[in-house]
Amino acid sequence: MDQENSKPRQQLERRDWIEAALDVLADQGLDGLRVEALAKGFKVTKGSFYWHFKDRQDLLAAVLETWKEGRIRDVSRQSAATPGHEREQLHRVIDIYSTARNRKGVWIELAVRDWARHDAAAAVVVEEVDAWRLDCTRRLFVACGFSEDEAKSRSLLLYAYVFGQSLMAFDRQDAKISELRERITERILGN
Amino acid sequence: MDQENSKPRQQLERRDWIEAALDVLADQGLDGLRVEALAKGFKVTKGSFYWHFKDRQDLLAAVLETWKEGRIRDVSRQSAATPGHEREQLHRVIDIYSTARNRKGVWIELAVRDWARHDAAAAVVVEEVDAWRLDCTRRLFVACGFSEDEAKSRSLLLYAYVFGQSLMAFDRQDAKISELRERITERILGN
DNA sequence: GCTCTTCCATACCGCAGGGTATGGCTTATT
DNA sequence: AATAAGCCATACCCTGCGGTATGGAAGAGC
Repeated sequence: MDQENSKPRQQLERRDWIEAALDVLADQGLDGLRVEALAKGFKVTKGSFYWHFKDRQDLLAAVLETWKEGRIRDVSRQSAATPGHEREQLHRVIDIYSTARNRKGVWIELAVRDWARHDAAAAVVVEEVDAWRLDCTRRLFVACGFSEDEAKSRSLLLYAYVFGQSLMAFDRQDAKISELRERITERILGN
Repeated sequence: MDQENSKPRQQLERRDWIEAALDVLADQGLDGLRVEALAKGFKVTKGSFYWHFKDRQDLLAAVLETWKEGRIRDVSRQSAATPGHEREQLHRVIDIYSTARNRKGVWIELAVRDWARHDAAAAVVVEEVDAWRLDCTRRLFVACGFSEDEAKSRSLLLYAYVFGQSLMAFDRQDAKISELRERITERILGN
C-alpha cells in the first residue's frame, strides 16, 4: 500500500524523491503525484520536500529529465549491437516492452506519454526519446539488409506495436497469447 | 477556451452533460473532468448538474457507457462489410484511427485507456470493446483468406499499431510520413 | 388563479493539497 | 564550547472542488 523506504535512510536526497515519484507515476499516474502523499511514503512531512525542491513543478521537471536520461541510456545500449546479431537485438527490444516483468517501465512509459498530451515540456522529451529510439532500430533494420524507407517503416511499426500492445488488456484476450506474439514479431522482423 | 453551447439551449439534459464531458475528456483527460468546470462551460452552476446526476461517479459511469455504445456501433458498421471488399474495410479501420480528422475520437480513446489503468469498471469496458473490435477484424482477415491464428495475430497487430501510433508524436518525425504509413499498412494487410 | 413539478441559483460545509514561515534538532566546523 | 549549516517538523493560509440544503423562477395541469 505505502511504498516503504527499504533502506531505513536517515537523510533524504533529491534522487530519493525522484525515485519515489517515478514509482507513484507508474501506478497512480501524474495526477496521483502529490507531494504530501510522497512525503507520507517516506514518513516525513512536506517540510522536507520543500527543502530539496522549489515546488511541485521542480520535481516534475526532474522526474522528466531522469526518465529521459534513462531511456537514452537504454537506447545507447541497444545501439551497441554485436555485428551480425542485429535481428536478435530487435527481438529483444520487442520482448522488453512486452509486459510481464518490466511492468513498471511500461506503466511509466504510458504515464509519461499521457503527461505529454497535456504538457508541452513533456511532449518535447517524448519526441526526443522517440527520435532516438526510432533511429536506433532503423540502423538495426538497415544492418539486417532492409532499405532506408523499409527500415524507417518497420521501426515505426515496431514501436507503435509495443506501445499499443501495452495499451490493450490483451493478456486476457486469448490463452495462447505467446504464440500470437511470436507471429506478430515475425511479421515485424521477418523477410 | 470555454466550450460554447452552440445551440443556445434553455433546458439541459443528461445527454448534454455527457457530450460536454466527452469533449473535456478528449482534451483535458479524466482529471480535468470537474463538475464545476463543466457547469461553467454551460454558463450554469453545479446546482444544475446535481439535478441530473447523483454525483460525479454517476456522470463518469454514463460517459463510460456512452463511449462503449458508440464503439460497439462503430464495430457493427465495420462488420457489415460488403463481401469481396473486406480488405478495403480493414484499410479503412486503420485510416480512421490514423489521426488528422478524428483527433477527438483518438484522444478520447487514449483518455479512456488511461482511465482504465486505474479504474476497474473502465478496464472492463475497454476489454469488452477490444474484444469486439478484435473479433470483427479477425473475421475480416479470415474472409481475406488467412488462417484463424494468422487472422487473430494480424488483428492484434493492427489495433496495437493504430493505438500505439496515436501515442507517438510521430507526425513530426518524418516529412514523408504518409508513404511510411502506406508501407506499414501493407505490412499489416499484405500477402 | 392556484398548485405542483421541473430545473437551476445561492449559499454553505468539508477536505485535500500546494505553498510559506519559522522553529528545532543534528552534525560538522573552527 | 560555540557557531553555522543542513534537514525536517509544526502550524498556518489559501484555493479548488465535491457535495448538500434550500429557495426561486417558469411552465403544466386542474
